Amino acid sequence: MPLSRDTIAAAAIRLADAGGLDGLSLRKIAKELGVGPMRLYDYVTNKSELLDLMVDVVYARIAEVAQHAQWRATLLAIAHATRDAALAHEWFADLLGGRPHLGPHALAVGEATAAALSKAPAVRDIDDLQRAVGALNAFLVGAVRREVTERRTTRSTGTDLAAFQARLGPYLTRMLTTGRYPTVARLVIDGAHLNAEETFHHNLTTVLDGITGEPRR
Amino acid sequence: MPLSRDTIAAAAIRLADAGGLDGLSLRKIAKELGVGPMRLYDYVTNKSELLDLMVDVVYARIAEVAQHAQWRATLLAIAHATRDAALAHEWFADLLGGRPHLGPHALAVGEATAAALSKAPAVRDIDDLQRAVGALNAFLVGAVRREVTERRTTRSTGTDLAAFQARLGPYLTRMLTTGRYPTVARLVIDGAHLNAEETFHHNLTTVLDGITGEPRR
DNA sequence: GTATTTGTGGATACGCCGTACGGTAGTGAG
DNA sequence: CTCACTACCGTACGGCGTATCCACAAATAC
Repeated sequence: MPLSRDTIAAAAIRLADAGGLDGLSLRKIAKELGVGPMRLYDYVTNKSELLDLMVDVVYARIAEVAQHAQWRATLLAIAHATRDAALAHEWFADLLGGRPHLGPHALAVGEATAAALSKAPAVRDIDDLQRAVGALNAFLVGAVRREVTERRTTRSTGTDLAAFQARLGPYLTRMLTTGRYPTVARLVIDGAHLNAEETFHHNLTTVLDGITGEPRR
Repeated sequence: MPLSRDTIAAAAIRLADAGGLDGLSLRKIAKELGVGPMRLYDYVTNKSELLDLMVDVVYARIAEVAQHAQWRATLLAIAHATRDAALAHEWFADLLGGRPHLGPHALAVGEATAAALSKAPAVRDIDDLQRAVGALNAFLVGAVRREVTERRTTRSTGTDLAAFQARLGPYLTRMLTTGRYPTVARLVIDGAHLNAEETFHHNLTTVLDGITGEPRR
């Protein structure tokens, strides 16, 4: 097996998909590729660079769906592809936004996003554009991060109703019965069954409407 | 020095403020407190629990400003306090959204946020409320995360104009001169001088207007 | 042909990490 | 006095990222 940045990144992605970033180490990647750990340093400077490389591989997939005739369709496609990518590779959500993403595919997605936003009615100059890009990306980073966290929590505590009760745990039950958090209690008891994709889409639409100056459609 | 969860958390916060989460270890905390590392386990189950504790200490500060007569003023105060906290403790931005935050102070901030949002015109039922809470928190998590990342990048590359050019680095300069990323190039060259706080406030207002159904003021 | 240089790769080591485990000393109760 | 409990430390384990050195094979020079 010839070693390359691509094969290293692919092995790293397989391992991270299986065990999260905590389960990812250079030794494990090297073992999966049948080489010694120090071999990897011929191709990546350090672990941090490898993580950046993995992120850019995921951005390549997002970039594939980033071209649409309408600017709004482009933005929706990018946003949904970002969420899909994060759900397929949860480690991506852990890394997203935590470092500048400057790989070629990340730049391509950034370009597609910015170009689409520059066509929106409320984006009149470069300052408007920078704010709009910032707001959309802030929402995306936060939304996928929180959704992945929620999935992990659900996975570790179960998803059916009995497990849902057990999920509250003695601590949280106790806290919620103090009466100090009535709205949160209502949300937890009554609000736990919204469809995640619909929620994402609804909130994305709301945010988009606001930053682009185009009403809800 | 009597040991307690509070003293451990305070020492941990000092260390994390100084060296980030990478500079934080149980051995270092123990050394700072003049005890053996295993002592800490009398007070916290593991490192993860300690990180949760640190987050809740920061939420205590946010909770202090979370009570206002008007629901919108409450939301603005919470949002700005969250940003201020993240800028004062950058490690907070690294942790925010990455785990469920269930400490008493985090619950208090969550309650204040949800209670305020429940009074907004567009929030008519529990599902609306859940979506609104999700959207606002997504924006906050993403915005502070990205802003702290930007600060770190700036800090490591300098902030004056000469350093700004050097900041692009050979790689990024090369990428931007390919002509493949014209909008991004424009943003980088022309758009780099917006005030961070004003940007945050502008985008927060935009997002709030959208999710609460109350126009810009 | 031999000697030297270069390239590839692995082995070993270092300093650090979180945490398991065992032992010791001191204190209080019976 | 003995015993049980508590507080505490030391040692150790398995793992991490990465520095460094060495061995061997292939290529090059003479």
